[in-house]
Amino acid sequence: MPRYDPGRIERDWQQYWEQNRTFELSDDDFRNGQEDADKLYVLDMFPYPSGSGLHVGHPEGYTATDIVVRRARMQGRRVLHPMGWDAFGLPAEEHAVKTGTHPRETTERNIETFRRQLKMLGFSYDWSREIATTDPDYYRWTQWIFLQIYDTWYDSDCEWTGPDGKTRRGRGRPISELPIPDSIRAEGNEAVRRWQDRHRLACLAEAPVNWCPGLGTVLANEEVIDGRSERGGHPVERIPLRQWVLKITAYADRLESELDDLDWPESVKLLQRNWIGRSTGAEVDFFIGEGSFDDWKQQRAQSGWPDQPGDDVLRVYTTRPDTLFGATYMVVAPEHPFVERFTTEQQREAVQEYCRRAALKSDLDRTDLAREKTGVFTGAFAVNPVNGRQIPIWVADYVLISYGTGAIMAVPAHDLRDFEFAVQFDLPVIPVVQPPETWVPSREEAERTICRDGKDITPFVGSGTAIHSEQFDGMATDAFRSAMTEWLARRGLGQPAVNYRLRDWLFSRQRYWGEPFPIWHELDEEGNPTGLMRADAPEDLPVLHPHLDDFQPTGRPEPMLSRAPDDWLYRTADDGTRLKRETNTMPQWAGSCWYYLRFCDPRNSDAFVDPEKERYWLPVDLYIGGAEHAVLHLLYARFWHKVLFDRGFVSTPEPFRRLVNQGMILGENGEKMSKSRGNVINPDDVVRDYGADSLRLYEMFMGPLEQVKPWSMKGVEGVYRFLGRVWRTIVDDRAEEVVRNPAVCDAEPSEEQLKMLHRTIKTVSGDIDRLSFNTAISRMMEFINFMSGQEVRPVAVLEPFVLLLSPFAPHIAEELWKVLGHSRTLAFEPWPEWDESLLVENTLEIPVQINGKLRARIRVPADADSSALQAAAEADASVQEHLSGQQVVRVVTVPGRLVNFVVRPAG
RNA sequence: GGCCGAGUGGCGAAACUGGCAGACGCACGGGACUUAAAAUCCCGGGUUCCAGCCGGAACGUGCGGGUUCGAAUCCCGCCUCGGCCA
Repeated sequence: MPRYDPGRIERDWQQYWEQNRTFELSDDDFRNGQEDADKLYVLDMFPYPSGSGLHVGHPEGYTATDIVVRRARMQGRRVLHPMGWDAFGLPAEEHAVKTGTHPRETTERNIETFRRQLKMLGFSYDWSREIATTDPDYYRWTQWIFLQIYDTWYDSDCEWTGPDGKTRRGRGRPISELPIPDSIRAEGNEAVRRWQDRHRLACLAEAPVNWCPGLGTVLANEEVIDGRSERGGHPVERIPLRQWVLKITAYADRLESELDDLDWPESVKLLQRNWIGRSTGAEVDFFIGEGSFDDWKQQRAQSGWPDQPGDDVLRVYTTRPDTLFGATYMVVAPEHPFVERFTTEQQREAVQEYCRRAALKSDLDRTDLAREKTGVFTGAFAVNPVNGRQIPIWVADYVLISYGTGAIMAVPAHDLRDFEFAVQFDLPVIPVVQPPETWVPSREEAERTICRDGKDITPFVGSGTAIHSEQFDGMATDAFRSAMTEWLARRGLGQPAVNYRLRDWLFSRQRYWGEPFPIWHELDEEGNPTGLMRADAPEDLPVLHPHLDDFQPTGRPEPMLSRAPDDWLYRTADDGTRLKRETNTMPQWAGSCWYYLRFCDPRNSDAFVDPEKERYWLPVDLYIGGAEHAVLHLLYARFWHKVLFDRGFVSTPEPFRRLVNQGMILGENGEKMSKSRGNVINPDDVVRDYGADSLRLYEMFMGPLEQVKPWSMKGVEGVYRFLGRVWRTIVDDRAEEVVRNPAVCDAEPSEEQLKMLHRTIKTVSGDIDRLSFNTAISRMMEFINFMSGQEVRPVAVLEPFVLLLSPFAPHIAEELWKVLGHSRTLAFEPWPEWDESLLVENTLEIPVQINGKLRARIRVPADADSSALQAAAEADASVQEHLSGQQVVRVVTVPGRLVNFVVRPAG
């Protein structure tokens, strides 16, 4: 009867852990542990509980973290290892549209399935800390944090020293500390409020947004791929709309520079850096006013550079101020506010038509290098500030309103897009950078070469020497860049500027199943919004969802919540002002931006987290999840964390110290798992046939954690056989009861057995440290291959082995621990230590090479020095044979490693 | 097109710092146990060539070069695949 029976063992032990609350941390544990800093916070990226249940990809990262924390507990560390649900999101709402089931109901059912499946795998989460982003007790604090962001402005000049001891420039500060210019104050209270609202990190902005009729919502740029929604692939249109925006760009600099200290994969850091896309250059004003250019210039020289450009200039951002002399035309984005004003009468119709059509295209379409350039002349001209030359202003959609100032100076000779445009519309090309002599045109440069007036013209985008640039001729590009910026700044014509590819974060969605905003809009007597807002008081949170009967999208870009009953939508403030609730909801990212903080103190009803607990547990020591979150989730969470840091709510500048991405698991055919490919592996089936321990062990044995790897059922069978072998090594499988195998006894271990054990302890310990679980498992297999062949199997050798196995396959390990005579869980048994002295070998087998080719192996004392090694090698018969007739030119000996004779034919 | 990562037996992989390539597992072949099968246990496998056997030789980590006494590992160029960005 006692064959290895994972079904029975796993049920028993999961029950034991649950009943004994083995992995729960109480507040007492926290108080007692506070003195010793030996905490470990290991976090999995919490899942979105989809309707299809757990995927075999989920347990990969979860098993890895479970191994780390089970091992850490055995080393006496205080471990925080929680699990929860990222439960807001579209699918539950789409389900509601189809079936009328309330999203909360769907969500709760899905969570139940996920929870059951995770418990079935024996992960040692502290389930008493479980949270879901959809719990009112949770999103109460999501709303609260939003209010903190709303209450914050970014003072980019503030220099300060944080609790981490580092001095920074730039800090999020309470809006009440925002300086109000006298001119604004003079206009009265309402003007002051509008001024503040403009400076909040969370504010409303009119912006072209990605409206997706299919999903009935507006999407972030990141959620639009090739003009279609990332989810569902519905077409996306661009329309202007008033939306909540979080000013993540204020933190762009810190989000980039503070990546340096993180123990993250370089590839992820690089991805974030590219996403932030910091570039340096200059802002330059081109005169477009009515009066004289010289007068304007003179006036600028006195007044200096104005923060806000007036109506008489077109402000551009350029990364190449050194090419100003080569600017032959200007381009403004179709959405640029000046277009209407400076377009001449003759051009008006053409320009309007062009702008209308551009509005329908996505940014991607517009900036595609391969696409033919389009544009229309506005009829207007600007004056180049460096030489007073008049150059035409065009409208073209390859310039985006959202990048820089929405206008550029075009230097066709040194920019590929400008060059193409100039060719297309026959605009002049003036080279102002002489390429170095070694320059060979890149493919991109070469393929754009055209022939004009009998001469070949090739664009050049690199660095070189200035030409046709008057007094600057001969300067190297890099030096010229800063010289020109300085020249402009001195005259009030330009100033150094930093630009980011990162855009502010479009933070509102028009759906039902997301966090409602804790914001009210003031209404005037006619019931129209005045543009002024009021925040809910913290004690009024959470703002719960209104009851809705119908989840059908309206097909208009109007939030679902605007259909809420009036008593939810309207209220009269104490001062008599009529108020209407904000009806947008927050995007799914909101809840996942701070869940790692809530896990420290999940039931706190007075604060989002107790500061003492936050200080103890943060930062997360190890964070494991999929690479698909390398940019968005991790950037958003870091941003929120930094706002909370600036406002003194958290003590660390960064939330996640070490990050590891697990690799995707492919189907057995090597393709991505998907229902349509029919290659999905269901963890329930695997557990039914082989048990959770086999599933866990196989997922770790497949290959390196971070690597993409295909599934193999045969491989699962392999580790299942291994566990069966472990079982039979310790348990008598022919007895009626679960009892020790007769070979298991209390005898003194042999030297060989000890050596084998200690080598296993050492390598498995090291492998867990390096998250190299596949090799750890092969070491344990080697141990069992050896031990199962031993007629005498001392308990003193088997017990430490069972402990080594326990983080990987906890159920069978607990059962074997019991068979070996223990009554309590092994979860807190001390992790085995190895004795280095048992591992030193007296003699070693050393390879002997001749000209780098292996010719013999010799056995030598482990401490043999170079000369002893050489002597031993020369004494070897086969070495002698190979050396005969050869002249030894050199002998390389590395003690403990090898001997290499470098020879050449004698004579 | 740019950036990042990868390419090792029939397959998943190992080789941590440049030092015996292929540990461990799968699949496969042979044997033991069995009436038979499953399960289990033992043994064998990089390729090619020489050898009756013992054994030995050459080649071998995507391809081509280089550095080095010595390269899967470092450098240059190329090819293929995957990811991200455009």
